[in-house]
Amino acid sequence: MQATTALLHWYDRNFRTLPWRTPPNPELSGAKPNPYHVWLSEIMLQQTTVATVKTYFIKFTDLWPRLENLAEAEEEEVLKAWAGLGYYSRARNLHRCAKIVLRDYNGRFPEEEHKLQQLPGIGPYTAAAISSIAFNQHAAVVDGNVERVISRLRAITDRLPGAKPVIKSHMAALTPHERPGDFAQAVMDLGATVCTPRSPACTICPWVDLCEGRKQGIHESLPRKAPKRVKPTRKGMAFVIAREDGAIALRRRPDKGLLAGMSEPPTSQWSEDMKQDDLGQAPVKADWSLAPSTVKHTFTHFHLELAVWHTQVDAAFPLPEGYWWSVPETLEGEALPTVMRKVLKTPLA
DNA sequence: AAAGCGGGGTA
DNA sequence: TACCCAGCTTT
Repeated sequence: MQATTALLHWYDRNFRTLPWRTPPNPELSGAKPNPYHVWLSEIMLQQTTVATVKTYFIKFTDLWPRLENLAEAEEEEVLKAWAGLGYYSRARNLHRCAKIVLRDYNGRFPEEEHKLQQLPGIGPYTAAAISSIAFNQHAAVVDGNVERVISRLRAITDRLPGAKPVIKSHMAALTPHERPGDFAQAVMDLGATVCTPRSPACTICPWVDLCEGRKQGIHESLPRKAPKRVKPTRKGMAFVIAREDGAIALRRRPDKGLLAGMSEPPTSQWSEDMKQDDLGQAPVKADWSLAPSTVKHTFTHFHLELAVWHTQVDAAFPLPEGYWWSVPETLEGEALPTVMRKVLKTPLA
């Protein structure tokens, strides 16, 4: 197929080196992809940009060079290393997946898409990506970039997510049996660097003459998506208990729900009609002061505003069950999500 | 089928 | 500052 060949040539010329990638065309270079690296990077790249993932990927492979090492780590250590990347269920599923692959598959990932998709944290996209990139299997890889590129190339005007099966069948028809992994990465790279959501660089696109969306002048409006809902704003209070030596009192969040299993300074309930000066919500009796600024943070489905209250206590102060002191030297390495790091960075006066 | 789940990049 | 982007699991 002409479109396929043209894009593979574009990929060979525009290949971007990344820590988890092997050079294009495995049959020519002889370099074999590392399935552990491919899997780890693909999990990290879910909803997350390449630039952000790079440092975390290096940190993880440095801490746990092989899947076996990751499988034998404590979940707490994995959550600490993941802190700041977001969507923390990914870290828990990553760890569960490593244990299952070690136990059930002798530490080697299965090559087939349908077997990969049975593993925790691996859905339709990631199963196809690992199967094609790590094992050279013919799988149709569809992520957000592919949805955009293919819907423009074929002028698919049906709304997402309904149009997904049609996009997948077009991608399957375009995917070659020779270099399926390189082709999948080529379409995703094209979407990331040329066929961008806004102001696509059509003049340098290897598919410009084939692009049905551009011929019809509708490419920039594709893909069409379901309208998004407005995010409500929830309010709450965060409580920073500081000891004389600078240690901060932390606790662990519940194992289910938002920021599951992560650490935090204690907070009140978060709700739209929350009063931010009701110290009855404080975890301990103390002499509380209000910080001059509030912390603002946006999650997937709501905005959050936290009033920050703080108090200074002496070394003998008794903490509630389950709390612990984190001294300044250990604070950085705690499993603190970004919103809680914002709380701890808030000027107190 | 719809809702829940974070963080970073860009205009 | 406001808006945009993106895959898996649970309900």
